[in-house]
Amino acid sequence: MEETADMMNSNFKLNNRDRAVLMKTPFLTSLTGNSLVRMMSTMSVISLTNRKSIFREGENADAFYCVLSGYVRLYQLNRDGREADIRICSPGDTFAECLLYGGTKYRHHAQTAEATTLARFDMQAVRDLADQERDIAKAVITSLSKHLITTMDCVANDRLHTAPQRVANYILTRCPVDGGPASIRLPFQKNLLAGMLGLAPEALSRAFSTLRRTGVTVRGRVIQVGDVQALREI
Amino acid sequence: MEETADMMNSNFKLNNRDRAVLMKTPFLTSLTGNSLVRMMSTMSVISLTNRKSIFREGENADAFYCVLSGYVRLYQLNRDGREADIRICSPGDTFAECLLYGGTKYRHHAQTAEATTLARFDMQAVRDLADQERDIAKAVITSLSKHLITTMDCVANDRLHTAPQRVANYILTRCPVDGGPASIRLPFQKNLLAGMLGLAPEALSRAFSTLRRTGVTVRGRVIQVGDVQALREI
DNA sequence: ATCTAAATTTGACATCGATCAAATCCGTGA
DNA sequence: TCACGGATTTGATCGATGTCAAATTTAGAT
Repeated sequence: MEETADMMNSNFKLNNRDRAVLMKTPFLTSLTGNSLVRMMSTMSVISLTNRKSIFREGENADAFYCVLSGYVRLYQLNRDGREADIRICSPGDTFAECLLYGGTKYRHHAQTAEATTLARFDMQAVRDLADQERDIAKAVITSLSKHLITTMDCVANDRLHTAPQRVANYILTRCPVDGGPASIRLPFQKNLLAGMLGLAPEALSRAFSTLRRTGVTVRGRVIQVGDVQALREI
Repeated sequence: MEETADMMNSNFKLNNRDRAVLMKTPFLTSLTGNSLVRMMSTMSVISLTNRKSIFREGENADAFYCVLSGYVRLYQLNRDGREADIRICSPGDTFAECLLYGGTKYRHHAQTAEATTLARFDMQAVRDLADQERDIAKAVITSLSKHLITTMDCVANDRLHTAPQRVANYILTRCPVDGGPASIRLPFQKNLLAGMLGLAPEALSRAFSTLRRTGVTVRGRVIQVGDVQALREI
């Protein structure tokens, strides 16, 4: 059995960190005993290098995924062929699970945005399980609920806030709650952050430089905040 | 027992149209027998006049709703106190159901945008039912899935299309599929359509006048399309 | 049919963010 | 440590949309 460096499909090579993320997934975290075993048996683990397609818009949806490590970009093409990110999935995020009961075709393109490990769940197998096992149905509900809430937040964020406000919000979600200075490190390229916030990369860059006036310093992936409280006022 | 004209709360006065909408709700459409009865018993019907608050951001979420007739506006306030619509709910739409398993507080304001009849479901009662009855859990899943998909479409639409394109898309979803001329009537004020599409009312108006070049004529709530096919090319 | 208030449109701006190109920075591998 | 290539920033510009005010239209009530 031969595997390329680009794609490995195995249930065995799960490192500890990936395993921990997997077990905290809404799909697995509340399961025990038999349900957990059955759910795990519908799953396989996939590792991909950067910029590999996971699925394409319009394809038959026969699996959904959880990100264990790395990042996944969900995007669509506009009329001119330009890509617009709909969602950036981080470790712990699930995507395409809404097609369990919502449709049969993928609705956008999915591609890795880094070397990425995914848990792949067979759509039909999980459908069958959810029909049988109460706690699995509940896990599906919890996952969908959380996903829906973050997606509605995304709409609200897009419609309500300017670019600097969105960036400030993002920084604040990663900062200690008290008011003083803080320093955080982006876990990914600015490219991806731009996609999360619905901005072009240049707009993100300009938003950062607007925030300099509010005491935000950016060097590479490191963001220093002079006064967390001041950032809230933006 | 006295009722004001502004709010009537009763299970009895459901006209035929409202009843038909109610039974097609994802929450009820797939239920039969005992499940249907139990679900109905957690429900009450509420009628409100225009511009009445249903709930406010931050309040305790003890119910979710289905729109039977009329429209509901979900919105948030930005820092300047300006309202931005997050979602416009039409007859058949459910809102706040993501809080069944996703949180305990309402995340935005909800207010009627017309005289409106709602089905009100007690949150805790439905939670208990979903834990007991398989088909109710499934109904919840279906509802959440569909809602999640439309919300992701909303993000995509916002990020991918210009104002005239969004308006064209909206018109096309209400037009016969073949290519010729067509005429539709908006079921609500343009105000609401603007909110659905994430536009200021003035921007909607300008989008319509842009579409005049493509053979779209607007008089009041009536929209005439010269060539449906041409509209797709926008 | 007429009147009135509300909704919509239009005009004039101001702003924001996208786009393209060029310069610079950063991280990685040798 | 150095050099390279990709990522990011910056500059210049443009187009799209929000905003406010005024004109006009529409819908509902009398």
